[in-house]
Amino acid sequence: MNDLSNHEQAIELLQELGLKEYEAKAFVALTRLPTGTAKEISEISEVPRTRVYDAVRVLETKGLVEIQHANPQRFRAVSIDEAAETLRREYEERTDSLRATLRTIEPAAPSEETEVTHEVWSLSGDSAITSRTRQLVDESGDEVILVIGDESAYTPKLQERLQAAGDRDVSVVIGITDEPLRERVERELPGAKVFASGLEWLSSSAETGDETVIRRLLLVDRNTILVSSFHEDLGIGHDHEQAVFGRGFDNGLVAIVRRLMYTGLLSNGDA
Amino acid sequence: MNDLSNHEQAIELLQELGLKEYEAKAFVALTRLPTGTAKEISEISEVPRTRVYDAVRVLETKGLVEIQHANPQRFRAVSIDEAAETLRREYEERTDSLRATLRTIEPAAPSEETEVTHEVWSLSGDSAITSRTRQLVDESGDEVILVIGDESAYTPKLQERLQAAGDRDVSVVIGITDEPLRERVERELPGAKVFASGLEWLSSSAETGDETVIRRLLLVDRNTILVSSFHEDLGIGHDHEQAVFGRGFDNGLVAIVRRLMYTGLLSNGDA
DNA sequence: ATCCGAATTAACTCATATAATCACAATAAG
DNA sequence: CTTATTGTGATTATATGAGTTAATTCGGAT
Repeated sequence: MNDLSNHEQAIELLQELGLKEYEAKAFVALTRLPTGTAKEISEISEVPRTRVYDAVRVLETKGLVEIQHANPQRFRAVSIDEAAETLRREYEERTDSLRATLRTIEPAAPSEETEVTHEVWSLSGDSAITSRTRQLVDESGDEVILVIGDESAYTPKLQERLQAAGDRDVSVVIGITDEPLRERVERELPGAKVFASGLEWLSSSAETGDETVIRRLLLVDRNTILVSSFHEDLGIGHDHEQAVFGRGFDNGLVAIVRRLMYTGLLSNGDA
Repeated sequence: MNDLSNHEQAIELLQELGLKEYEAKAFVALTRLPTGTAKEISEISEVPRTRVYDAVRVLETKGLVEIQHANPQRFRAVSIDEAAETLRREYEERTDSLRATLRTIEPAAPSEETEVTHEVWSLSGDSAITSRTRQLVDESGDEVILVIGDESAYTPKLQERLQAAGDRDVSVVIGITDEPLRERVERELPGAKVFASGLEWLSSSAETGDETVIRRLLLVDRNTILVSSFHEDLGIGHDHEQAVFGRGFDNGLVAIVRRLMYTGLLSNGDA
């Protein structure tokens, strides 16, 4: 169940990379052979022999397979690194084009003004959330309060932004329960106040069977918050990370978080 | 037909990057608005209003859109760079996993020996062909004859490999019709013989309406050849590049190329 | 030359996924 | 309370891909 599941995994990956099922299966089969005929491929993959030809021809046009026109035809997969590199480049080119193309059309149709003091947005994915976090820190005017619930959320880039905020006289306050991380942050961000107590409510309450981990909690200028969390289910990867990001002093969500944050601070003897 | 075709281009790109039609259209629409409701999106894209919700929800889980849960719901696209970066990373991770996974399964089923003296393989795509070219140069034992039909085929890496071949006493002969390129190669590869005449047959014969351009022509040890060509159709990009690669001294194809190459050489007073 | 079997191509059927439409429930505004 | 708008769910149609079968080609043996 191990080697097999690796095959399946490879096949799935290839499909996610845009190949059809037969193409993916045929490619994996070819990867296991120095060279193969349609028959051989059909035998070790689950591709009907008569369809191996289509599949392989497509693979050839994608630069993943070479074809020997003989009788019977023989096929050969390019090396693993070559294949991966070919696919990677293909997508890199696409994302680059996308960037360029989107830039040319950004101008939008005008719509009425939407003056909102109360905003609550939800977003997901580590990347999007990290990016929004940075932006909020950069925009801060006089105070940033950040609770870091997971070591991986404290990146060098974030440290840099926090440092910069501190340098322009924004008060930076950081809450961390994890002891070793706390010490590290204290060392790396001398200008910031780091506190630990008063955050008991943060830890995932095992009593309630709650597997949700709060990863970051940010309050900027008492006005804007960002809360992100993920479930402790599937292994590593903060892909599943979900976040809510809200604006407006009188926003209920913001008010609650403000309360919690200041409670934590107070119990620490600060604020 | 310009701005419109840009939209369409962006939509197509997004679909190639794995989004569904509605998702792609909705995203492009959102890109043009600072913020948008389902109705607005539906109006400027061609997505039925009732389907905007699904599409946007998917986009949100992919980290491309943020959702404001209000009434009416408002949606906002992340910045262009963020979107492109998010997608790029996604595919990078996949190609990396693929590489790793394929490595674990390479061991193949044993098949009978296939000792072939006559091989002819076809392959396509600049990347695959470039890679095979390098490999052949690296494997050369005593002679490399290379005709470069297009400046872009002469890369620093190739130069390096040719240099290395020369250093291990392989005779390196290079044919180039393009005058400026010829001089450059002579300068950069002092150990190689560079010739120009006798290659008239190479130029695409406009008489026959033949738009095919020979990009590279390689003969290694009088035994192995590689011929690559592309059509002068769609703008730039050697994506369409097609190649044939053959082995075996008595291989007909190899023989023909050998004849051509030596003719070129002879008329130059060498060989 | 003719026949036979394997190799290859092409065509068709079926299942699934996605696009497109519709009907209805929830909500807010008048 | 009424009505227009927003959002959800179910339904139909269409396109795409998987799976199958038949027809063609090709090489070798009779």
